[in-house]
Amino acid sequence: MIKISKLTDYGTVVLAELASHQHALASASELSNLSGINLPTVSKILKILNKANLIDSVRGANGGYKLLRKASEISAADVIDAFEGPLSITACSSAKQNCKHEPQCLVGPAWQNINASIRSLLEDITILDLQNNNYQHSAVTKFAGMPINIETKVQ
Amino acid sequence: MIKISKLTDYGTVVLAELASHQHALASASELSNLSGINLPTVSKILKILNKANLIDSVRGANGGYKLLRKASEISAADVIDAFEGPLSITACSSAKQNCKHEPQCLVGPAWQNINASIRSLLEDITILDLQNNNYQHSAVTKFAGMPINIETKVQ
DNA sequence: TTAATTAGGACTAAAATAGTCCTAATTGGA
DNA sequence: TCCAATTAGGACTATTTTAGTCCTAATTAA
Repeated sequence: MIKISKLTDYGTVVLAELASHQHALASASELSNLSGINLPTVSKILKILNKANLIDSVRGANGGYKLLRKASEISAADVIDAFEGPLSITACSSAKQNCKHEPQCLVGPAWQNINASIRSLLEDITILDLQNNNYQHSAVTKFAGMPINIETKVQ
Repeated sequence: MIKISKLTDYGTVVLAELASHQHALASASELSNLSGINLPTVSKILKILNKANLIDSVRGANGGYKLLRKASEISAADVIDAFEGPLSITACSSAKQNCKHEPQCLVGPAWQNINASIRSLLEDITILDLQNNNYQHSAVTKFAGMPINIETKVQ
């Protein structure tokens, strides 16, 4: 599977919860209750989101977290960057890296274009879209708009 | 990082090598030499590709492997399926699965559409494209066709 | 001053991945 | 017929990544 990590997934959930809180602060424990994710884990997630400048924090009693941008201005790519570092589909897509197979590798450079495509797709999806489940990318029209479950395609 | 595994990456490399062999059989050790990947690993990769019906094998002396389909008819999605099972960007995108957070999850269903988009993108890319490095998806036009290195965008 | 809260990071446990190796089956050729 | 070359299958180990928890310090409202 090409997959995002559980933490990234939780991250979008927490952001969505924060979005529905509007401008009010929400504490880690509130968010834990709302999302059903254990407190220590929510706490870790919030720290990561904060470090990535997606949310703002206030310490002390009555402290908590709130979004720094509107839900419509936070993309799936932003969240993935926060949790997983630079979005890249294959290890050897980085120019910096010295893969020992590089001189004889037939396919390396092409992955970069694929990365760019996937990234641009993920940049078009916002937390608001995820929340409303109204994301509909042009590529999906191939499936006539039918919400397909990938898992069923492969046995 | 959203990433494919090393093995999947190697898989495309090996397929590309096989493609340039045309109809002749290539043994695991030949492919190891050509690709620079260690023999036991190439061997493992070939078994996986064979099981997934992407290549054909002949046992015994002078045995080896060859493509079952043309390089232009094997997609990146096929290869990913072979190595990583059903392509799915997030753990909870499967209908079968019972995520304990499901009842309160705000974002789950939307990932399915994203999965479908990424999949359709990867279905359009073939081993031939990877080999020629001539893949150019519509989404990439956003970057004016400039081959960008994702890694440089995030520090 | 105290209670509630976030910050930072260390740590452990669990899971996934990569890589190697062994034995069996198959087949062409000497 | 036997040997060498080859794939098949799977077990195994080591490594890396990821998830999850916990502790201590800093901050702030009441």
